[in-house]
Amino acid sequence: MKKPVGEQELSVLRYVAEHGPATVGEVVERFGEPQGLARSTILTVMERLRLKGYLTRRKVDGVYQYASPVREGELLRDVVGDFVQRTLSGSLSPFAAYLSDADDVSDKDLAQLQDVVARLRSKKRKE
Amino acid sequence: MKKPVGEQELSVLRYVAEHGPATVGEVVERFGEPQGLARSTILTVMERLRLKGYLTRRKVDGVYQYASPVREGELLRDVVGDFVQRTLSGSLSPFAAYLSDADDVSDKDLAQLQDVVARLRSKKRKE
DNA sequence: TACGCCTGACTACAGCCGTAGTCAAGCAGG
DNA sequence: CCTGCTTGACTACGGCTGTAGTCAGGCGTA
Repeated sequence: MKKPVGEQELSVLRYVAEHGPATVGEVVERFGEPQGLARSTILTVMERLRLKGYLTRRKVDGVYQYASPVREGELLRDVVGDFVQRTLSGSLSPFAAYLSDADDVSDKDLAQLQDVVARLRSKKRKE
Repeated sequence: MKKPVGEQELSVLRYVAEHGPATVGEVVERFGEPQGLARSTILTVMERLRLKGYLTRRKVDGVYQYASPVREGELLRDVVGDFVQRTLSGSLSPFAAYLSDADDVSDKDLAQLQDVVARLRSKKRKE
């Protein structure tokens, strides 16, 4: 996650990372058009993502298949890491403050957080 | 946190939120110059923040005192909320994934997280 | 072969952000 | 009164992002 990625760019990148290799046409049809985006817009965005190194492509049957080298999970993890570093200067307390006030944390997310906190804690103890 | 705030803008906003009401001159001296930023840059940024509603100002002794209506803590909390909503579509699992791989979580942050998770959990039970 | 559609490259343009110069007004000191 | 420093308003400009139009080439079908 070196070069910055815009918000819309990230949406497209997420879509491609999630829905396997896809042609521009497919992304347009299943992602762009539902959002009212022109084909050329998707094309431009995907090319920019490729130039930034977030997408690769391969010609298959005369058409390019675009793919993300990383899966969506890793992608988002990196995005979060970036955000924490750049925006929060590495501090997690704003995140804790947010959670503290959030009233719509799903059970699943909460369980996941609890789990990861517990794991970090036990790892800490070992060191 | 309606209008978008750039990264540098946020730094300045944080500075002002943290270091009480301040004049442009003060911010330049104590924040801008250390970063090699020109006075006019700070001035422009602060004015933009004011236009976006993130700073207010009041003329005191012929000079404007700029202040943030919210404290830094709330500010960052809102920034996180915005990020979670806009970028992660409200899902927290990327955060969990990030935490899971982070190897530099401070004891303090970890304790804070554990605390907030525990609190959310008990709140959940009551509902 | 000619027409039309899909695909991709190139070009464009407005808005936002980072950065800064310039200009004018006010105040303080010589 | 003139000069210089501080302050604030305005202007500028390049880069990134969101959005899209246009053009040209390939392929299929009438």
